[in-house]
Amino acid sequence: MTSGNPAANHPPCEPVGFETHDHAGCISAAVAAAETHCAGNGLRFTPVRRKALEILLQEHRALGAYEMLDRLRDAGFGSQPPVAYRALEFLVANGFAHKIERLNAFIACAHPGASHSPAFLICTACSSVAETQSAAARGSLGDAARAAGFRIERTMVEAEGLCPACAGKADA
Amino acid sequence: MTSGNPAANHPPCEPVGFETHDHAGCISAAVAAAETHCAGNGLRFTPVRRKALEILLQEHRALGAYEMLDRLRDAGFGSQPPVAYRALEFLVANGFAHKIERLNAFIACAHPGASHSPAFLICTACSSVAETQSAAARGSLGDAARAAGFRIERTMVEAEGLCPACAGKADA
DNA sequence: CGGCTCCGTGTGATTTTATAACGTTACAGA
DNA sequence: TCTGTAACGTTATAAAATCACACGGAGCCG
Repeated sequence: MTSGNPAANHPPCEPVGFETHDHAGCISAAVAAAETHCAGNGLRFTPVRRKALEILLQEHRALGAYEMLDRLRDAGFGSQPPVAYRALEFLVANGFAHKIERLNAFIACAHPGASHSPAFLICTACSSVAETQSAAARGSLGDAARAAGFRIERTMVEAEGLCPACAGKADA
Repeated sequence: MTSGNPAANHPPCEPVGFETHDHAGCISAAVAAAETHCAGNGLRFTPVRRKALEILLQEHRALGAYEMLDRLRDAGFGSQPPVAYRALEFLVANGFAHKIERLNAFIACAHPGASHSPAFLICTACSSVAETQSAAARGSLGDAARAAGFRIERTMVEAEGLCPACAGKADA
């Protein structure tokens, strides 16, 4: 019910990690994928929502809701917090973005359309965030939950540490 | 450097899950363990900190910082936010409590002194929280991090879903 | 077309969560 | 005892999130 098979063709940027990649292509492909997904699922990919997604992709980092709001205002949209929160809520609800709880911030999804049990690597030095996969709910966590009679619906995994660049500096 | 082997003897309450258990014993044992740990590590287990821990244990649920503040004020301590935040920061830093990022709330550690890669099961219906273990960093997440050159220092795992009680109601 | 409803948007106001800054007190070690 | 540091209490402020309400456009039905 939630998705037919919309954005299964995902952008040509390298999916995981801290490497650089083809940014312009990454953005336009992700936006197109979102558009297709919305069209196919009766969702309205409105200007604010599109712009919010573009901003997240453009920045390519975790953005606070108020940073998002600033940028949306600059782009001519409303200037009150709900504008940003609503757009972000839509993006998160539909898998185009994720919320990083630890940072109270949002980041574009790096694997749009993919199966999705995302995990995040957060650098404590430079605040960069990388998205990766984690089968948390299928490992020991799933076992523990089952043993406790708990029915897992969603799992959040966020690891803090040092990204390659910052780890290098720290060692030097 | 961080711990000799202080609170390795942990309280006689059942460690995981949503079952009931011996509460009074649980509390006094956990407080005693914290006291021992602090004494052995040059940490000051001051009245506010002790009271904050007692409150968390007493409530046996995730408590917001301002709820904690209310109770500390009732107990005769300061009445401004930093009072609660500082006590909670101490408890978290020393492993006596954990922050549930998803709820912006704090809960007493259910395995004081144990090895500690905690994970949490959060009921979306009743907001109860259970602590369990997760070897997240040693599974696929660890592999991905290593591949990316990321050095994990801490991992946060929080699963949302339905606790046994609420799942039962939902099915009925 | 006209009227209806739903959903999304814009705005003002407020609530909730968290930190900054500063003076005072209490404690441990020289 | 003296001295440095850590903890505490307070005022003030910042940051994050939500509430409530009005307006307007898209789709639907007659």
